[in-house]
Amino acid sequence: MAKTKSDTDAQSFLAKAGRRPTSYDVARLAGVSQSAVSRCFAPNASIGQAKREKILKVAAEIGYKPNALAQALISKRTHLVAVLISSNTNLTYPEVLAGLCASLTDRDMRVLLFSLRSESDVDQIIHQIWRHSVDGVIAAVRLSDDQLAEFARHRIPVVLYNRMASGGGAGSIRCDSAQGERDLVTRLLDSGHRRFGVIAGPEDSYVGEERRQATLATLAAAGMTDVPVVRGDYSYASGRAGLISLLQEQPQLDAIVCGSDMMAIGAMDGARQDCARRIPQDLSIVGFDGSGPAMWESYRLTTIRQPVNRMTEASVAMLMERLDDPSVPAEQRLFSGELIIGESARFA
Amino acid sequence: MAKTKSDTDAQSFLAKAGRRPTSYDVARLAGVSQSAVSRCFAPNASIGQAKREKILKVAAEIGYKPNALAQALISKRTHLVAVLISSNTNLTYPEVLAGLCASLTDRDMRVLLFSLRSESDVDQIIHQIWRHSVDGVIAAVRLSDDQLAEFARHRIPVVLYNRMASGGGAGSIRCDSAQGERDLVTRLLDSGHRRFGVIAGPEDSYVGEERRQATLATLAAAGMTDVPVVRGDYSYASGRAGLISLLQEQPQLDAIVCGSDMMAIGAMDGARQDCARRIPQDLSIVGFDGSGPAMWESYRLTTIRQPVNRMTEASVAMLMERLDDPSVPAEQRLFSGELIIGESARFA
DNA sequence: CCGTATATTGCATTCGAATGCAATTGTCAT
DNA sequence: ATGACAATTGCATTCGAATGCAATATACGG
Repeated sequence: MAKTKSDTDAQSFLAKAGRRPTSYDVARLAGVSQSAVSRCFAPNASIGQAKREKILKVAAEIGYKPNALAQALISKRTHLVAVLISSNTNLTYPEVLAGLCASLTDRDMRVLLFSLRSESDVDQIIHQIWRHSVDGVIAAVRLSDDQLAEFARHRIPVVLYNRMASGGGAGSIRCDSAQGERDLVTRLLDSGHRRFGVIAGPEDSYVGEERRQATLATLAAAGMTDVPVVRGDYSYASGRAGLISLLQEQPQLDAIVCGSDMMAIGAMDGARQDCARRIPQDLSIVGFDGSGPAMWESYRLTTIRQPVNRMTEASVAMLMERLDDPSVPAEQRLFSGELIIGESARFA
Repeated sequence: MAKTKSDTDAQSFLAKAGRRPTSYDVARLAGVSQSAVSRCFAPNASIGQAKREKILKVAAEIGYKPNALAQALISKRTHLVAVLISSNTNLTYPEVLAGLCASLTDRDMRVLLFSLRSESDVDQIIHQIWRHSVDGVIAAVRLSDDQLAEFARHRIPVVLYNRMASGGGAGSIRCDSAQGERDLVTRLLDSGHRRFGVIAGPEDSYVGEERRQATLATLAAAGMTDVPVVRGDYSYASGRAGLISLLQEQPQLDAIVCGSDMMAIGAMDGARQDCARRIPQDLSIVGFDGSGPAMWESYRLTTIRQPVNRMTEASVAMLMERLDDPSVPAEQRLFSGELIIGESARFA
C-alpha cells in the first residue's frame, strides 16, 4: 500500500526533524521531481491532478512550507513592504499602523517595520531597506529627493503618507492640512476671535510645518501677521507648556491653534489648570487629527478628523497598483479632513 | 591610471543600472574574486588590507549592498524577528512597538510586524512566519502549545510579552497583574470601599483574563464573592457603557476596577456625565497600564504603571541571548508594576 | 637562500525554489 | 492503428552570497 510507505517515510523524516523540509524532501517522498513540487504551489502551473494531490498530501504530512527567501531570490518578489513611521508622530500612530498592516496582509504582503525616533533618523535605516529587497515602501516620514530618485530608478514604488512628493516618481496620500486649518481658522474668525496663538509641531515634522504654514497663511490673509508661535514635540506635556508660555507672553489671546490633538489636549489642561481659563468661554482651542481621545467627554475637541482608514487603504491600493504595473504614473491623492465641532471652541 | 579605468567601469555600470549591483559586479570591476568581496563585508574574514580598500572603494562607487536574501539563504540567519501584537491591545501599543523596534534595531535585527485584529487571528498568519524563516519571535498574543512546541523543535526562540508561557521552551516577560490588582484592591479595601464592580477585558485577551481573575481572587480573599463583572473590549466606549450598565444594576457600587486605563477613562466619563457621580467622592475608579492619557489632568487615574521600556528592552535582550546560545534555558521574568496614586480613587 | 609557518586568495559548491526547454505521455480524430 | 496536438513532467540552470579546501604569496628564522 502506497500509503504505508509514504507514512513511514514521512515519519522517519519528522523523526530527524533537525531541519525544515524542502521541496526536495517532498519530491523524494512523493516520488516526483522538485520541479513538480514547485509547480504545485504556483498558480497556473502545469501539473497533473493526481500528481498534485499526492504532492500536497506528502507536503501536509511533513509540514512543508515554501521558503520565502529562496522564492524571493529567484523570482525577485519578496512580498515585503517597508513601512516607515516616526514613533512620536501622534495619536493616530496605532490606527495608521494597524490599518496599513491589515490592508497589506489582505493583499498577501508582509510589513517590514521601521519605527523611527524622529523623522531625521531615516538615513540610518535606509540601507537596510535596500538590503532586504522590499517590493515597495510606504513612508510616513520625509524622504530626500535623492532617496526617492534612487527608489524610482530601481522601479520600487513608494507611497508617501501625509507627505508631499517633492521630487517625482513617488505617489502620495495626504489629508488636506491647508483646507483643514483654513476651515478651523475661518470659523474662529467668523465667531469673532481676533487674538490667535499657535502651538506648532517640531521643525523636522512634515505635517507640523504644513499645518503651521497653512494656519499662518489663513491668518495673514485676514490681516493678522503678528501671530505668536511656539513649538512643541506633539506630546501632551509640550502642548501644556506651550500654552502656558503663550499666555505668559500675551495673556489676552482668545484662540489657540494646535498642530495636533495631543497638544491641544495638553493645552486645554494647561489653560484650565495652570492659567485659570474657562474653555471655550475665555479661550478657544482647536486641534488636528480627530483621534480617539479628542472625542473624550472631558475634552470634546473641535478639530479636523483625518479619514485614517480610507487613507491607509488607499495607500496600500496605490502601492499595489504601481507594483502590478510600474508604468502607472505617480498620483497624488488629497483627502479632505472632516471638521468636527466639539466644545473646545466658542462658535457663533 | 587604475583610477581612471575603475571610474569608467563604474560609470558604465551605473549607466546600465537596470539591476542592483551584486558581489560579482564589484569583483569584476575591482579585478578580484567574488569570494574576496564577500569576505570584505564579513567580520573576521581573512582579507588583505590593500585589497579590502580597493573593493570597498568600488563597492561604494557603484552602490553595492549585500543582498540580505542571499545572505540569509546560505547562512541561515535572516536577522528578522516576527513581532505579533493585537491592535486593540491598549494604550501602550505604540510605546511597546516603538520600544521593541528601537531595541531590535540597535541589535541589528529587523521587525516583521504582524498586527492582528484580535488575539485569535494568530492561526491565519503563523505560516507566514515560518515561510520567512525569522530568527526569533516576540509575541504579545496568545500562542497555542502546539505552536510553541513547533518553534521550540526548530530552535526558534520565542519570547512572550505579557503572556504566561504555558508549555515549555518559550521565555516570557510579564508585568505582575496579580500583584498590581492586589495592590489596588487592597488599598481600596483599606480605604473603606465595600461594593466593587469590575469592567474586564475581552475573553480572548490574556492579560484581560489575568487581571480579572487577580481582582476577583483578591476580593474573594476579603470575603466578597458576589462581585458584578461586565466585559469590554478595551475601548473607551466599552468602558463607558460598562460603567453605565454596572450602575444600572447596582447603583450603590463604590469602587470600579477596570481592565485597562482606556476603559477606566471611559468609565470615569460615564460616571460623571451619564450617571451624575462625582469622582472620587461618590465612586472610585482604578485602571491598569499607567499609559500617558491616564496622567492627563482631567483624569489623573489611580492605576498600575507597567515599566514598558524596561519590559521591551528585556524582551529583546532575552531573545538575543537565546539566539546567541540556544542552550540557555527559558526564563520567566516578572516585573512589578508601580502603583500610581492619582485622584480617581478615594484613599484614606 | 631555503624551509616552514602564516596570511591571502580563488575555486567550486551550497542554500531552496522557479522556470525555459526538451522529452514524454496522453487524447482524439481519422 | 496512426499521426497531430496538447498536457505533463523532468533536467539543468539560475538567483546572490558564504565558506571549506587547496593553492599561492608573504614573512621570517636560521
